Amino acid sequence: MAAHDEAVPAETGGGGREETSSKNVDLGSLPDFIGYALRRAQLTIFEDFIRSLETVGLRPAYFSVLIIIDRNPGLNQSEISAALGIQRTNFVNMADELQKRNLIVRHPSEHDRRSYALYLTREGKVLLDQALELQGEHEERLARKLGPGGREMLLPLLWKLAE
Amino acid sequence: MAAHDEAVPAETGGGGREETSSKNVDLGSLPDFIGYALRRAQLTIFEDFIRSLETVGLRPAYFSVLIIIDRNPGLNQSEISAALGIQRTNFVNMADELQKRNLIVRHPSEHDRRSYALYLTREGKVLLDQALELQGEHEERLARKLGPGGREMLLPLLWKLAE
DNA sequence: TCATACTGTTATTGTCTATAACTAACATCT
DNA sequence: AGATGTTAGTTATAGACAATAACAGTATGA
Repeated sequence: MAAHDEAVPAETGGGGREETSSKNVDLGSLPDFIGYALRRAQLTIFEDFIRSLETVGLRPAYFSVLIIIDRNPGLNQSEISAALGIQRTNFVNMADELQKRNLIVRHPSEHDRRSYALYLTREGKVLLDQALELQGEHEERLARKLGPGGREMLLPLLWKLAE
Repeated sequence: MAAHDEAVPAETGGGGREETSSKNVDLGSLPDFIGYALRRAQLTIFEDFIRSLETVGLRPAYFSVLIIIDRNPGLNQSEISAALGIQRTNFVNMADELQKRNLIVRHPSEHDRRSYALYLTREGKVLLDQALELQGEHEERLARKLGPGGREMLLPLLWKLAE
């Protein structure tokens, strides 16, 4: 109750790395389930991706948004979010943030006064190019993990699953 | 509102074709990125999985927890969450819910008065078996999507990525 | 015994996703 | 033109899920 100050044992610097399943747990048929393997792979990959792009401060979703705007300048928010499978209501915040960081601009559309045409700023274009460079290294790291021909085998299979 | 910065459409090398009312959005190199393909595939699959198992009311994480407990009766919460890559602090709620639904029980451990040994109830075992049946149909649906030999090719690649 | 580490727990925060409802602006159809 | 319906952007809200800090009780090894 009378809480004294904390001792802060924390994570300690030395010693044991965290091995996967050091306890010999039987995962049953879990490793044979595509969904489970996919989820575990995605977690690992996103972790690496986020670390790889943390110098530019772009998380996966924001990175993909910049790519779309770069390749399709002038799209409105609904079109962008539809292309990425994001809900347009959830895209508002992302656009706000990207605009606050001066990476994109919302121009009033010429044909439709309801909508904005989104463009990269010069700053956004520069940052995207840096991000693409880092993503390239990330991608190569993954390809190395997969072994020769692995990536070329994997991608079509994933897109079949994604429909 | 209005932009206070230069717009810089930044036309990239690809043809900036603008068709009114067409959804022909250029995804750029996005489809070649493993992380993006993985994310999209995972979203589609999880959607199908959740729908497939909604009659038993199990979401992916809870399903995997039941499998682990079934194959490893008596594990404590830390061991289970470690095996699944879940943080033990976030596992508390899941165990609470599963217990509230009478699918698992927390028995006080014999060797360690701090921890519980988790077991499936009979009800939990029955529900898990139903879930496994539904998961089987789900899995076969995915395998059909992947074509002959696709699943056998995909799984090892995913586990290489997951480390 | 005592410092240290571990188990389960609560509380909090942040990210991401999903739904409902609202406004302004279009579009259509008679 | 007027009624009606639809779309774009937005807000508010809720839920699932993950990450961090802190703490009490217990275990353990020097």
